[in-house]
Amino acid sequence: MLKKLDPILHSELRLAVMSLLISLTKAEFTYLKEQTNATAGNLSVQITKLEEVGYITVEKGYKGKVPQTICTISKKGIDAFEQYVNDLKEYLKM
Amino acid sequence: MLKKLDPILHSELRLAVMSLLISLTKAEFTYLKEQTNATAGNLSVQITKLEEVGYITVEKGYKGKVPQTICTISKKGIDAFEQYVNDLKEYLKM
DNA sequence: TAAACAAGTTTAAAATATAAACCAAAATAT
DNA sequence: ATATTTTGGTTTATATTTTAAACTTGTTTA
Repeated sequence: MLKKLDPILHSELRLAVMSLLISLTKAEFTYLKEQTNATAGNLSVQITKLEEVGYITVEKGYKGKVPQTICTISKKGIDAFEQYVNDLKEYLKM
Repeated sequence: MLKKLDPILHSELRLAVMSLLISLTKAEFTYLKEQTNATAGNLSVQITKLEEVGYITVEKGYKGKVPQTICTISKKGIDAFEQYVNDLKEYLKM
């Protein structure tokens, strides 16, 4: 029987962010925005959701004088991503 | 760069239906309902969407005296499913 | 010092998913 | 015979989610 997919990860933009962070561990907001082609508003909302469930941590600081937001994937986030991949494999017949 | 995922397939219930139909080619409404644990209302709506975009065809008839709805996957549906799987692989790092 | 720009956040609108309520016909119980 | 329940769905109203437009705060440039 097909498992229920994690609704936090089953969202195109949040999955894209997590996919990037799986490889990089951490990335700036602006980099994620470039790579995903998302609007800043949409990205901001989705990053907040990922943070709320503990899949990433978010540090706000400064790079010189300009604000900088850095996102880092957590153990919980890595585990959730892997679980999601496994669950999806059954849907995709892999 | 990550490709945009087909929004028709990037829906848990529609993906589950398509996953079943990829293996079986055709299936009854009641069977799909059992296998997905969906409510009839939700399943009805999602089947209609899959039909509207031409990923499945829907035949309504009778099995003896009781109504029977049979869903059949189309070539377009098979192609779309395969494309979706390929696009997702990049998100999932496969 | 005014205008444009960068890095985000907040909010309101649009789209989507979901289930509750409904319908028609058949089977079952009274 | 006639209520009552069950089966196989559809329609519609609500809840949730996504998305982008509008806004904020501070910075650089003209």
